[in-house]
Amino acid sequence: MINRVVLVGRLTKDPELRYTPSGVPVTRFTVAVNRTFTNQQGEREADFISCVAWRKQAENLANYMRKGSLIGIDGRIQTGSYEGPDGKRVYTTEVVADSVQFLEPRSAQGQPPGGQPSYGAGQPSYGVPQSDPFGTPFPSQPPQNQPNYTRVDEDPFASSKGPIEVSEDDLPF
Amino acid sequence: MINRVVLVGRLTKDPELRYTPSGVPVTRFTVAVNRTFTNQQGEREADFISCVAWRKQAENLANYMRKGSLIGIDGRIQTGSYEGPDGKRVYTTEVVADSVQFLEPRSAQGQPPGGQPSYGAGQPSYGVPQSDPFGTPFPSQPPQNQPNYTRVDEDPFASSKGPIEVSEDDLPF
Amino acid sequence: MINRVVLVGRLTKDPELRYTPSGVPVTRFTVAVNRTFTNQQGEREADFISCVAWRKQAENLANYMRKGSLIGIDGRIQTGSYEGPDGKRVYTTEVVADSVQFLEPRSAQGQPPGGQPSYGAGQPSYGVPQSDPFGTPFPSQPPQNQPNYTRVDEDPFASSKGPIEVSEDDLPF
Amino acid sequence: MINRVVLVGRLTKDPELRYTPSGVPVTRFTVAVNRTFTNQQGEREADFISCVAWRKQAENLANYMRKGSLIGIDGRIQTGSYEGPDGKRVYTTEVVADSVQFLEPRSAQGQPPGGQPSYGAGQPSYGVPQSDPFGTPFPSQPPQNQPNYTRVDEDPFASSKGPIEVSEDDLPF
DNA sequence: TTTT
DNA sequence: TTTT
Repeated sequence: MINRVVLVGRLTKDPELRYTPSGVPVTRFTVAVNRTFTNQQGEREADFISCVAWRKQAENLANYMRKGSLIGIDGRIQTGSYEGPDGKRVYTTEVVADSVQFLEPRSAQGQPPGGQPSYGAGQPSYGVPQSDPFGTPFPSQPPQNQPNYTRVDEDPFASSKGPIEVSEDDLPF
Repeated sequence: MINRVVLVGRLTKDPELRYTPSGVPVTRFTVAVNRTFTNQQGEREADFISCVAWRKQAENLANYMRKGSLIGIDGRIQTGSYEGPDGKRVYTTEVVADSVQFLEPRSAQGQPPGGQPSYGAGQPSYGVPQSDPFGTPFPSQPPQNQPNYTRVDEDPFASSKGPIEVSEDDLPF
Repeated sequence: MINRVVLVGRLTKDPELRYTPSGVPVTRFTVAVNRTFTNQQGEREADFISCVAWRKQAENLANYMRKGSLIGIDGRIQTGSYEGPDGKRVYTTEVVADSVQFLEPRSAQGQPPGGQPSYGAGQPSYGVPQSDPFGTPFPSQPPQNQPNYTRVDEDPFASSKGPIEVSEDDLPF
Repeated sequence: MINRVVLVGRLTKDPELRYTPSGVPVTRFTVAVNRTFTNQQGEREADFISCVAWRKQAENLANYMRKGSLIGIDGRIQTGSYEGPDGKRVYTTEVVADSVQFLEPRSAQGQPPGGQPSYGAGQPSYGVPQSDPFGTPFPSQPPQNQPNYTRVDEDPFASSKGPIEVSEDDLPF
C-alpha cells in the first residue's frame, strides 16, 4: 500500500501552533495550490488543501512561516470522521506532513510572525526569547509544565513505534 | 505549484461508470490504503480516499476492476464545495486520477463486472460485446446519442486545453 | 506500473536549449537537491540529478531560468544506454520532466538569460522580441527552417501518441 | 528541497542480501517499470531503475521477494560517484527505498526464496529457522559476530541521526 | 473560511 | 546485465 503526496503552494493564513493534552505540538493549516491549467472560462483555479504537521514540523511552521509563504510538503493523505454537531458523521481528508520545506528566499525568512504586527512591528522581537511558546522565534521544547496552552485532540501517534518525522532538521534553512 | 499524489490500494466497491450530460465518462470510487504503521492499540488502520477518473480511465476502471481490486493511482488532489441539502456549504477533497494502474495478476483480471451479477453470474459474459456501455467488457466510445444513461455534473475540463489523461493506454494490461 | 518523481532544487547551470533534427526543443539540465539530513560528519550533502525537458518546458526553462534558480519538477525516471567512446555500453538514468515549476519569487524572474547580460552580451534584450529562439523571452515556435541550430538526438516521442507534456502553460508564472 | 520517488514495477532478479562491515543489511536491486505508453514502433519499453534498500527493508526484500515480483517503492533519488577501474570518475544514480511494498497476491507470497528450488521444492522450508542469514525466511537481526558474510561499502547512514526507514513493519503483509 |  |  502506497500513499504519498507532494505539494508546493502557499499558506492561506499564519499558522497557529497548538498542543495536545500530552504536550505534542501540532499545527493545522491550508495550502493553496494553483492549478497549472485553466478552466473553461480561462481562469486559473486553486485547490485549498487541509494539512496537519506534528512536533518539530509544527513548530517550524509556526515559527518561520506566515500567510502567503511558499511551502513544500511531503506527506500522506489521511482520512477520518467525527460526530458532527447535528449528530451526523462528518468525513475528513487531510494531508499529514512528514516533512515541510520552506521555499521562500532567505530575505523573506527570519521575520518570525509573533503576537506583534507581522511586518514592521514597533519593537524588534526577532531573536528575543519568550516564555510564550507562540511567540518564540526558535524551535521550542514541548512545554511540559505549562498548563494553559491550547488543547487539541491527542496526538494519535504519541505511542506509535513508527517514525513520524522523516526530516529531522532543527532549522529549516 | 506542485500537486502530486500516488496511491496503491484496493477498491471498496465495484466501480460504476457514469456520463456527464455531454457524454464524458466518469467514475467515482474509493481506494482503501492500509497504513504501513499501527496505532496505539496495535491495529493497522486504513485511509479511505475518494477518487474520480474521467474518460478512458473511467471506462477501464468500470470494465476491468471490481470491489477489492488492487489499483495504483497517479493523480492530484482537487478540492471543491457545493451547497448542502441544509443550505450549508460542504467542502470536498478528492484525488483526480491522471492515470490508473491495474495491479491484479492476470488471473484475477478479465472477468469484467457487468450488469450481470458480478460474482458468479449464470452465463459467461466475458468477451461478449454489448451495446450497453455499462455492460461492454471493452473500452467504449462515449455514447453520444444515448439519452437515458445516468447523468452527473458536467465534466469541468470538457473544453480545457490542458491534457486530462496522462496515460493514453487503450488497454490497461 | 508507476514511475513518478517530484523534485524541488536548484539548477546547477544556465539551461541551454537544443533542437532535435526534426526541430523539437529539448533542454538537459541538472538539479541540485540538498538532502534534508546530514551525514556522519554533520554535513548536508546534495544529490545532483540529471533531467531533461522537451518542447514548451524546454523553452520555458531556457527562457526564464538560470544557474541557481529554484525549480520544481514533476516527472518520471528514464533509463537508457549508449555505446561509449571505448566501445563499452554506458547506462544512463535521468528524470524526464512532465511539468516544470518556477519557484523563484517574481523579483527574481523576468530577467531571461539571453546571449546578452547573462552570458556577457552587449545590449539588453529584455522584452525585445527576436527572431532567434535563443534570445526571445517568450515561448517560441520550433524553428522549422533554421538550419544551423545545435542538433541533438532525435526526440524519441516525436510520433508517440501519448501526451508528453502534462502542463500546457504558455507562461510559467 | 524535495526529492520523492514512487515506483511500482518488477524485480529483474532474485534480490541478494549483503552486510556492511559493521553489520548493516543492504540489498541492491533493479526494478523494471513498464512504460504506460509506446514508442514510435508501437512497442512498450521499460525503465530499469537501480535501487537500494537498508536494514529491515533489505531483509524483507531478500526474504520474501524474487525475480519477477511486483513491488512498490517509496524513496528518493541519490547520486554519487566513484573512481572507475580506469581511473575515471563514474557517476551513479539510484533510488534509496524508504519503504518497500510487496504487491504480489498472498498466494504468490510465503514461498521465500532459499537455497532450494524456488517454486515447488521437495521439502518445505517455510518457517524453518536457519542459522544462515541468507536462508532464513524471517527478518533476521544483523549478524553481529558472523565473520564470513559478504561485505559491502559501509552504510553511509550508520550514525546519521535522521530516520532511514519510514515504515517499520516487521512483516510486509 | 482561502494564497501569489 | 534486465521484469510480466
